[in-house]
Amino acid sequence: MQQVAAELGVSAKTVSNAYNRPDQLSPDLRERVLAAADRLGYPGPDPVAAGLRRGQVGAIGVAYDNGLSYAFADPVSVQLLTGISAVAEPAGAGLLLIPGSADPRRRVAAVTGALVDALVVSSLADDDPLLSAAITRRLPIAVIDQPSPARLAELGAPDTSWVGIDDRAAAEAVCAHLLDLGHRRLSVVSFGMHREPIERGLVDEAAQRSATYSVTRDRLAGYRAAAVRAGIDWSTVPVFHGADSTPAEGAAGAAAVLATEPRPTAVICLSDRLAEGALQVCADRGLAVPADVSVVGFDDATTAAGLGLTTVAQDARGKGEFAATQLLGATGQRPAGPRRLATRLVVRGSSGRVAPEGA
Amino acid sequence: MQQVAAELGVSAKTVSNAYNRPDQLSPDLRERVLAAADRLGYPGPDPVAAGLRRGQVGAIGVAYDNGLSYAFADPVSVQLLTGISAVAEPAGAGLLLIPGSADPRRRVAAVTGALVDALVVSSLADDDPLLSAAITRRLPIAVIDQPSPARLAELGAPDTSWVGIDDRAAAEAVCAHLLDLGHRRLSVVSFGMHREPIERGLVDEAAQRSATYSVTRDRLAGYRAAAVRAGIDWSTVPVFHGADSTPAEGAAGAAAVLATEPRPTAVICLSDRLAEGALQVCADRGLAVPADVSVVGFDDATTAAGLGLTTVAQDARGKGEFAATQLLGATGQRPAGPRRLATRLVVRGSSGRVAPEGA
DNA sequence: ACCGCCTTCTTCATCGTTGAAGTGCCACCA
DNA sequence: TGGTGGCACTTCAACGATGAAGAAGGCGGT
Repeated sequence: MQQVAAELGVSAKTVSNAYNRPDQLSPDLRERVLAAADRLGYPGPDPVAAGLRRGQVGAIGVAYDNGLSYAFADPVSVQLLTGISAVAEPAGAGLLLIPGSADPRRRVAAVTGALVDALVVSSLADDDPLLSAAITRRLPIAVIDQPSPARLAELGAPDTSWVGIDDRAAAEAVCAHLLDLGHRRLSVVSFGMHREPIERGLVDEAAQRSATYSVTRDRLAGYRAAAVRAGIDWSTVPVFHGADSTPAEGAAGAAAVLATEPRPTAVICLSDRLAEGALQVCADRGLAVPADVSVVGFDDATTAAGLGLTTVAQDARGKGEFAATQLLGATGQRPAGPRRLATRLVVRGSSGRVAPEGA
Repeated sequence: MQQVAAELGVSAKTVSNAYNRPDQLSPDLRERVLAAADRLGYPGPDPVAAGLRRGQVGAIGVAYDNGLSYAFADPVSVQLLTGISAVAEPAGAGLLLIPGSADPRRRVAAVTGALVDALVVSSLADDDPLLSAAITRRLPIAVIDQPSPARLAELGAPDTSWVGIDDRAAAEAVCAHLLDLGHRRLSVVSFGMHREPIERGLVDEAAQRSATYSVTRDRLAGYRAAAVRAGIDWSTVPVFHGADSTPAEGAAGAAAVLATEPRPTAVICLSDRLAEGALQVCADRGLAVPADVSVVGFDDATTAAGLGLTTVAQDARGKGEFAATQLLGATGQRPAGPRRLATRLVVRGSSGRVAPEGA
């Protein structure tokens, strides 16, 4: 820029104005500046330097518990991103997808070093260092789903808004639905309970309660509450715990719980992707759904209707929109209190009355 | 940072080192620096300033023809993003999704102002000012699909790599497949031909040839070449042109071409999403596929197998990976020449032999 | 003829950091 | 005792831009 200015014998500020404030200089001079820039191969004002000087960069960061590849594979997180971008894009804000990593230090470094004006963080475990790193940056933050508002309060993060759902109540509802249909032998297929990958397999109640992913913890608590209220001994309910929310894990989980005796008549999955795998396993083994086994999911992902899956609908896109709105409107405003979006039980063909002979 | 340094009576550089070069100072002092930072509420080195000084920011920009919401809705572009992130993420690079806009000036401004080290641009029309804006920035650029290498050469962009497929050959192949099945009355449902939205409807050959989206142009040319070679008068083939690649446009297009007389026995769609809409229209009208009408798509999107759609498989993820690899490895290297990935005709149930009575 | 005002451009300081090169000190070895 | 080397830290000078405030010149009003 200095060079362009020198070439024409004008000040650097004038060159700057030629790009950013066309009304601040004569059209003629502006033309000459632009021509000189072109001639000298000046690529225009450097956005990084401008960002430094202006104190903002026009981008929102998105930090996700899992890696980016996972984020794109899961329809629900794609909806989240859709919601965020639906708000950010018209405002002219970019979306910086922050790279994940198995190594916590790299995760933290990525958040610490991201050139953004605000952060959306989504689905973190209670003890994820990524969150404290985000808070340390003193940027506006919007949390989606996890960690819970309670945990945020503990960390004392003032500029933080939160949006999610009442996972526990929603889980209770879907479990109550199965109980209404006469199911007594339940089983659960869960996704991750902790950041650190753990041996997959069946887990007892103590482990369930100690999950550091609050969504996992709350949903399990919801299923349990409904079951216990119906007089079911929860310790007899096999709860499988997989690494993440993929059809593959769902299949593994369904295989595990269906192998227990007496065989469960219902498989409750913590997500539709898990349920997808569970349905596959049922199909593979010749178990009729819902005649032999009912399967329910969670999320009402785009795939759920096609699978005929009974599930809990939640507005993932709405979460993203809310989070982004908080951050973009946030200039100076106090963040609103925790916002819980509505959920709705969606009954489809994958859940049915328990077979009479089975009772 | 100055403040933290002053507080401890050390130099600013030492504070910087405490964060970035722990080996450059005694652990003891480092602790004290970090403690003082915490005490004073210093959020750590500002990534923007560091980016300015270092000359790089650790992010790749992604500019897409359509808006972000569209990018997330289309399975093919999600695969593209998956591919890019599969390479960028392990390298610790973020992905900045650059906001689109109907207003070309805003689109250009978004690209000009993006804080990135390199750019992936995808699916732009030949005359999109966004591309020249990107080139002006003199960053490494990787183009996916459009504009064509020929157009890039015209624009004289040296640091530009390109990846795509041979759209024309692939289109010929799928059309030849239909001709082999005995189809003589073809029809085509296309997505956008120009940046500016145009009246949807049937378009003649001159319009087809003048499409400024090279992918559209090439695919149409491919279908046409195969048809003409088989002795079909292309002017009798209804070619519908919609705004974008959505099931809704596909449905509108299929409705339009199926209303022409004599009714086509085959609907060639330029994408699987269009084909999805076309299949829906057939179902709605009681037309059996493929007995009454054959429908073919393009892309082999994740949805194609479920729909039983005959289509052209292309490796969208591979395109993303290639583009990202070029940019990350690119430090100093000449970009490789244009890279065309392989395609493959995938025959499924949606295409079949033309009904004997119809001939 | 003088004043004030607008337009157009300039000056100055500053955003917050980090590479490169430099200083001072101590230890170790011959 | 002098030389060599390494550690721990400092100094200096950018990186490239822009907000705020200021200075020339022209112009209309009284």
